[in-house]
Amino acid sequence: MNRYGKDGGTVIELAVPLEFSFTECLIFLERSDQELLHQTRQGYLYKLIKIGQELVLLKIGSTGTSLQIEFPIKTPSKDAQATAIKYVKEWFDLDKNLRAFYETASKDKMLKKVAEEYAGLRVVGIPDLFEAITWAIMGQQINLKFAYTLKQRFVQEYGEHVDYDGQSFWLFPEYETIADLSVEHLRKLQFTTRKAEYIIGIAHSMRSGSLSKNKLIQMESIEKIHRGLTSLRGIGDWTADYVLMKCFRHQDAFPIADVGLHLAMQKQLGLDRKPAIEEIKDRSKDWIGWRGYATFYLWRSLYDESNKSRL
DNA sequence: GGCCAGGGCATCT
DNA sequence: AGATGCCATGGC
Repeated sequence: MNRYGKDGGTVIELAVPLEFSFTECLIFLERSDQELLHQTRQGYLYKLIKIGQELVLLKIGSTGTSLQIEFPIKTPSKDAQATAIKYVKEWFDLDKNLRAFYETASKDKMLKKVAEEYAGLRVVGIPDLFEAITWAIMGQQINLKFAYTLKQRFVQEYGEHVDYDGQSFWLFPEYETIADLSVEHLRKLQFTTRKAEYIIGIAHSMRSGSLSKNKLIQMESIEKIHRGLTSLRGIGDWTADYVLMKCFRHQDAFPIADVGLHLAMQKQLGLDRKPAIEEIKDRSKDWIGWRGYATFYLWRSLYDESNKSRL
């Protein structure tokens, strides 16, 4: 449903499911002050996306029962508006019914508390495959703070941006751009040689067409997508599961070796050390079907406003 | 200064 | 298949 805002710009109302909290999603999105790919201001979320060749700035607000999408710079065509709506739905996983997850969580010792505390939180996605894979590779085996530093440099060096109302809004670099780089270019940004090789290699695979989101989506099972991803250099089980969760919206994706998951379980269970893989397998048996959501909620339990600065 | 961080790979059994 | 060693780089 469209109407016109005070300034004459188009406002799109987007109905949201019952189990959705824009506020909770915003808290997640505000977890790093180094983030360039979206911004929040006065309860509104701003994000630049590319639709065809057009750069479109989205301003997203919430009434509680619906989301309102505006286009501060320029209202795009009807087709582009539809694409933007699709993007927002995918970003916040709005087509998913979380009732079964909350049902599962309510009966689970570890999940009960976090599910209640962060009710309405959804797995905030990364719809772009190149971004999802590259961001995961950047985050391999380093602390998140430094991962964000790498991303910040990468985006500022190779991404497009537009300036509006005193702020800059950035796009994640495109694989076409990165495919032309050599390892030395990324080494300058403090990427390790290995990560530089992985990321440029992924960009090559995407430019050649051998790797694409469409190709993977069309595979007949999650397991095949997983194998398709891990067949690429630089993508192991953890990265594949992360990408399945954030890009392919697989609600059961389970990066079981994830250090953040281990820390969160340690915290929730009050253990004096991180749980072993076998213990994690055992304790997560009842989550099957929703292990991706369980993981995301547990990750959420690791940070809050007070410790944002020392992520 | 040492341990750790949202792992992956090569190379063994 | 599963275990082990190695790789890099900054945070704290």
